Order: sequence, then C-alpha cells, then structure tokens
Amino acid sequence: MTTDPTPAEQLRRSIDLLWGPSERPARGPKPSLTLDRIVEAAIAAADRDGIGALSMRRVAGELGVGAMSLYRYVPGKAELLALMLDRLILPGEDVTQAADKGWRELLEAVARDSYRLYLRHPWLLRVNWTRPVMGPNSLAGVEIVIAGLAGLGLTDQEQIGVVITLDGFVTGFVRQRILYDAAAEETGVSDEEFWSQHHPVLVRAMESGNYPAMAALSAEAYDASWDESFDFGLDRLLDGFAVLFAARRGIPPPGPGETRAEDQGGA
Amino acid sequence: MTTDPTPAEQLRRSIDLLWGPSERPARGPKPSLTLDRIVEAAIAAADRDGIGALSMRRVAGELGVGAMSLYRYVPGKAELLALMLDRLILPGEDVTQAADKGWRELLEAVARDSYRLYLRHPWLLRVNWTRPVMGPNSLAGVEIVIAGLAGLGLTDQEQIGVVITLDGFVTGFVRQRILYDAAAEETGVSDEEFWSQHHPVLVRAMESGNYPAMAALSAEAYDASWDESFDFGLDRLLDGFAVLFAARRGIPPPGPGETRAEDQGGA
DNA sequence: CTAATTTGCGTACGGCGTACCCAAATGTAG
DNA sequence: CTACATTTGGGTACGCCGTACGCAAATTAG
Repeated sequence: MTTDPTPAEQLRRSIDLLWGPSERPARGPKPSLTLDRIVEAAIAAADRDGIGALSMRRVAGELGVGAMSLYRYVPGKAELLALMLDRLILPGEDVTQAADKGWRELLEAVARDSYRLYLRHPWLLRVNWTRPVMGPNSLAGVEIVIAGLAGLGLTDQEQIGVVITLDGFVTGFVRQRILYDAAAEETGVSDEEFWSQHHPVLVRAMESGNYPAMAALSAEAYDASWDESFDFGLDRLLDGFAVLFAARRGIPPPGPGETRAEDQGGA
Repeated sequence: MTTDPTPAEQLRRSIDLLWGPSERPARGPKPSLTLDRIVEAAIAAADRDGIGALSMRRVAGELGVGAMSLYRYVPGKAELLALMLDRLILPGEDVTQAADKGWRELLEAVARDSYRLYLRHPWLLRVNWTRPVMGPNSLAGVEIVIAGLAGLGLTDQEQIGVVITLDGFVTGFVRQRILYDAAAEETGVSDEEFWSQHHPVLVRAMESGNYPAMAALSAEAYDASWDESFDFGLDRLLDGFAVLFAARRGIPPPGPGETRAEDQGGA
C-alpha cells in the first residue's frame, strides 16, 4: 500500500466512480476496456484465488492488457476494491420479497442475505477496511430496513441503531466463521489438522485447572454448526429488538422467538 | 504476504510460541533479544504508525538490529501478529471484578472491555484475519464468561453460543466504528471532509425518490455518538439473552434493560 | 491535411517478506 | 587451554507489489 496522492482527492474520485456515469471524451481513441469489465474480472479473480493473490498485474493479465492500462479507468487499487464491494452488496431477492412481511421476517432476511453474501465472497470483509465509500447499493439495503421499521414507534435514532446493530452482529459473526472456515482453504490447513495441532496444548490447559468452567463443559458443547450458531445469535438479537418494540407500543414482551424451548415460559 | 512454507508447520510453530516456554539451547551465543521485546516493539510501532506501516524491517529498526535477526525468534510475520494479538487480548480488571455480579453485569463488562481494547489498538481487528491460534489469554476470557453463565439452566451449546454471539456483536460493531473513525486519521481525510465530499451525491440520491424512507428521516437520526450506539445495541442483545434465560427458568421476561425510554439512539 | 487529445503500456523506483549463507560468539569435550 | 559443535546476527538477493512517468499509436476536430 503506497497510498500518498491526496487522500481527499482519492475519495472524491471514488465517489465519482460509484455515482457518476462519466461521459466519454470525444477526442482520443476509444477505450478498449470498461470499468465494469475490470471490476468483474477482479471479483472473479478474488473469488478464485483469494484476495491475497489479487494484484493489479493479475487483474490486467486476466483481461489481456498491460498492468498500467487499468490506471486509465481506476485511480488505484483502493478504489477498485471499493467498486468490487458496491457491485456485490446489493440486496438479494429474499430481502425485497420479505420487505412487507413484518419487521422480524424482514430483519431475518436481511441478516441471512448478508451472511450468505459474505460467505460467498469471504474476501469482502477484508476489502472493506478502508473508509467506506457509500455507494448506491449499500444505501438500497439500508432503505429497505428503515422502510420496514416504520410504524413501530421507534425514534429515528433508534431505527438507525437497529441497522447498525444488525449489521454489526452479522459482520462480526461471519468474520469469526471465515476465520476458522475459509482461512482453512487459503492456508491449506484442514480443520482436522488445526484441531489435532491444538489438541495437546488444549488438553494440558484443561487439566491445568486454570479453566475449570470450560473443562466442565461436555464434548458436545462445541458441536453446533456455524449455521446453527448464527441462528441462535440472530434469534437472541431479534428477541432483544422485540422487547424494545413492544415497550414502545406498551405491549408486554413475548417469549423467545423461533426458539423451540421445551420449557417455554412466556408473559 | 508471501506465506508458503508448509502452513501446517507454520501453525505448529505459532502454537509452540504461544504456549511453550521454549528452553534455551546450551551451545551458541546468548540471544541479544527476547520474544517479548520484539512483540512489545511491534505493538508500540503498530499503535504509533498503524498496521499498514508495520514491517519486519521497521520492527527490527526499532530494536536496533538487522531485519533478518527477527527470524531467529519468530518464524514469520504472521506468527508475530498472532503473538501481538494474544499479548493484548487478556481480560481487563473490570471483567474480573464483574465476574460474580450476575450475568448481565458480567457480559456488559466483557463487551465494554473488548470494545475499549479494540479502540485502543484499532489494528487488532485487521491482524486477526489469519486462522486464529488460540492462546492462553483468549481462553481466559472465554473461561470467565462460561463460569458466569453457570446455573442459568443453559445447555453447554447455548453457553458457547452466547460467547460467540457477544463477541460477534462487539467485533462487528467496533469494525464499523473503526471504519469511519480511525481510518480518518490514517488517510488524513477528516470527518468533515468525508461528509462534505459525500454531501452532493447524497442530496441528489435523497431527492431522486429512490430512498423515500431514508429521506423521511430527520437530520438528528444520525446524531448519536458511537458510544451511544454501542450501548443501544448491547442493551438489545442482552435483552434478548434475558428472554432466553428467563424462559429456561420459567420466569416471565422483563421489559427492556438499561433502556432509559426516549433518549436511546443509533449513529 | 495538421493539431489536439486520449489510450495502451513499457520501464523504473522504492518497499515488502524472507531464503540463503557466512562470520562471530558461545558452549562443551578432550 | 585448545578444538569443535552449535547458535546468533545480519548482509545480500530474489521475486513480488503499487504505481509515477513518459512516449508511441489511435482518434477526432478544425
């Protein structure tokens, strides 16, 4: 990362690329590439070989052009990454279909859609580490949620708070999963290798008496799949939202949401 | 990142570094450095100049040695990053003090402690992108939470689920904050610049009619500080946990937790 | 036609992680 | 004490990276 040339100007260019159509100048030769083709090729390369192997030279190579040709279309690598992000981040069909089904179904659809997106392109979370340039697609996602929260008696700040909280949970959770899951493929260390490597020290740690509560857990404690854990966390969070929404309407809060608790104790 | 040399072996070395005391060999000259000093210097450099400027050459320079000397103590940069992480991730005093105050206080303390840690060292989240090598300190944090959840009638899987969910929320939220907050300093683009650059396109977007719900929000909708937003999200999540815990005991769930009626919000 | 302008891109620079190798330092064995 | 085994410090070098610079070829305006 050798990023010097006036970061403010860099930001301005990113915004223009995201929102502006940018008319062709009339004087020179026709461009042989398009911004879309470059972004597409970069996404394909990142999906195939991981973000670590994504370089300007490689993207250029995929397109059969010289490395520096890309700089006629994109100011730098950071801007290309921002474009890749906004290209993929548009809300899926499940979300638009759930838009009028009540807040719980909607938020659940949004969370799952986002979860799936990040799993499909695990490098997305690593890309999104520079200051985000808000593009049209990311705004569209927020719009759907805010629209779905109307009429629940929330303040405007609370509505934004729900958006931030939900997104925080999803990205944080998926980050943990990718940490274990997808990193396995990148590094070539399988899950079995990972745990068998850790096994001796973990056994010694548990037997040391320094972690009594963890040592007391049954072996099945860690058996839940990632998807099950995601559902668990999402249900808890939506339950928490429900408590607030109910309080805003003066209605007593219900019991836990999708949870099939055998000893259900409700209000 | 040129990481090739047998990733499984790399993992094994990381584990040994984290857990093993590694006795000195008796034959050669005494080492002039220690692993601790290297990790410390690396953390200081990352705090000062950001993770982007952290290179092996720089860390070596801080310590007044040649770049390649570091490789006598650490197999590679990835392992150094893992060590930096585990060094910092130990639970703070607030957490150990809250350990016997009931689950809500404890989880709140854990979340806030972790939140503060990540804000103090914003590069931590970017470091933690390779497969995590579980160290003694990260286990200690889990231990405290699991111990605090005992006696609530949760299954073992649910206890782990709470840990994962809480950590997911905290890391996801703090990631969003760092995105806006700390990236500002790194890039040198101030918050005012950022928003003023975006302003024209956002105004145009709102006037386009494509985002009616967002356009209807008042200007104050985005006024909440990050800390207020964090409190909002954390309260919702803990409320959600409370619903489950109450159901597990057959006790009717309470209203919203710390929430002070009308002055709650999101950023 | 000529002039203006834009595109593709070869070359080059400074920085990175780290493989390789060797001299210096330190211990042990005799 | 000497000879040797072993380990440390680190210089050099390689192959990557992002990208600044500048120029020939292509295209259009006048």
